[in-house]
Amino acid sequence: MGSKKLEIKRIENKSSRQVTFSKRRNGLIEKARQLSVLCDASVALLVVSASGKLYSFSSGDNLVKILDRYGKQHADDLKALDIQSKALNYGPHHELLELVESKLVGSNVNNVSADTLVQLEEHLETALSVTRAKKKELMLKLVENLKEKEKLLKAENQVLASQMKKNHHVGAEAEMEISPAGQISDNLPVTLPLLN
Amino acid sequence: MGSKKLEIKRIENKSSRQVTFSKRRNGLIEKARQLSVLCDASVALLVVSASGKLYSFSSGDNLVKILDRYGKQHADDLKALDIQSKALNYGPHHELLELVESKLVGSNVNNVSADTLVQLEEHLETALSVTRAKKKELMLKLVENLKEKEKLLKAENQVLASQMKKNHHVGAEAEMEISPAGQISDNLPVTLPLLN
DNA sequence: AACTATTTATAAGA
DNA sequence: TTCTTATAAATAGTT
Repeated sequence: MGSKKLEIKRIENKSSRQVTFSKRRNGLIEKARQLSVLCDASVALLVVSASGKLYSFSSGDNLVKILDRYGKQHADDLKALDIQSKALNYGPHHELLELVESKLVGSNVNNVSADTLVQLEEHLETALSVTRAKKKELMLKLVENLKEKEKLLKAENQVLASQMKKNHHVGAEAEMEISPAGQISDNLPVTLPLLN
Repeated sequence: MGSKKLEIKRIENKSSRQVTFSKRRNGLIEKARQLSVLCDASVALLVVSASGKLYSFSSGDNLVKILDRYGKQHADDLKALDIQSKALNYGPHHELLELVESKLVGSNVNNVSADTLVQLEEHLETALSVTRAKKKELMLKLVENLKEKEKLLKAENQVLASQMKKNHHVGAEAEMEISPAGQISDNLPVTLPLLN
C-alpha cells in the first residue's frame, strides 16, 4: 500500500522509519482490535520501538490496566523520591542555609572571621554528607524495590509459563518470543535538587 | 476491505466468522512481521481463537530464554555498576590521589604553600563532582533498566495470564498467587567505594 | 498532520 | 481450505 511499493526490509532513513513505525503500529493495533471483536478472539500485542517505548493492545483490558497501574506506581516512586529529596534539602537544613545567607549577604565576607567561616564550612559539609547519605539510601531502596518486583514477576511468569506448557492446547505456532529491551526514554528528573 | 463494508462487531455466522478469523489472523501476523522488519522493532503477537487455539508471532527469541536473559542481564548491571565505579575511583584519579599523598606525607603541611593547597582542593573537587555525576548517571541508568524490565515482565505476565484464562483447560490450581514483596536480601554493595 | 496515488487486505462467492 | 474478484483500507511519498 502506498504510492510506491516498499520492500520489506529495514528502512534506513531514520525519519521515515519513525513515521512508518508510527503509522503501521497504529494500523496493527487497530487490526488486532478488529480481529478480537469480529471473531471473538483473544489478542495480545506488544510492540517495543527501537528506542524502547512500549505499545500494546490486548483484548481483555487487563494488559492496559496493568501497564497503566504500574506506570502510575512507577511515576509515584519517582515523585516520592523527589519529594523526599526536597524535604531533605529545604527541611532540616533550612536554618543552615539561612545562616549561610545571612553571613554572606552583601559579599562583605571580610567582616566574618576566618573561624566562623571554617565552622560554617564544617556545618555545611556535615549537612551535605547527611543529605547525600540519605539520598543514597533512597536510591538504593528504589533499586531494591524494583529488583524485588522484577524477581516476583519473573517467578510469576515462570509459574504461568510452566502452567501453560502443561496445557499443551497450544497451536503449532505456540512458541512465544519477546525481544530484549532496547533503549529507554524516561521522565526521571535529570537532577535531584541540591543532591549530588 | 472486501466487496462489502463490514461492521466491526462480532460476526454471528459461525462459518464466516471462522473464515474471517483465518484470513485476518494471517494478515495480522504478516503485518506484525513487517513492522518488526521495517522499523527494527520488537513485536510479540498472541492470538487465541474462540476454540482455544494459539497462534503467535514474535520478532525475538523464546520467552523462557528472555527470562533467563533478564536474570543474567540484571546481575550484569550490578557488576557493571561496581566495575565502573571502581574504575572511576582508581583509574582516572589515581594520579591525583598520589599527588595528594605525596604533598601531605609526614604531615608537614606547613611546607606547602597555601596556593598549592587551594589548587589541590579545586582539583579534588572537580574530580569528585565528575565522579559523582558519573555515579548518578550510572544509578539512574540502572533504575531505568530495572523499570523497563519491570514493564516488559508485567506485559509478558499479563499475556500469559490471559492466555491461560482462554484455555480453560487449566487444572484446578491454575489460579496463580504469589505473595507480595517481603524482605529483600541482596548483593548491592552498601557503599560504592569513594563515591557519595 | 493532511493529502492522494497506489498497493494491500479482504468479503463474498465459487 | 483455496482461488477469484470487487471493493474497502492502509499507507508511502509528498506537501
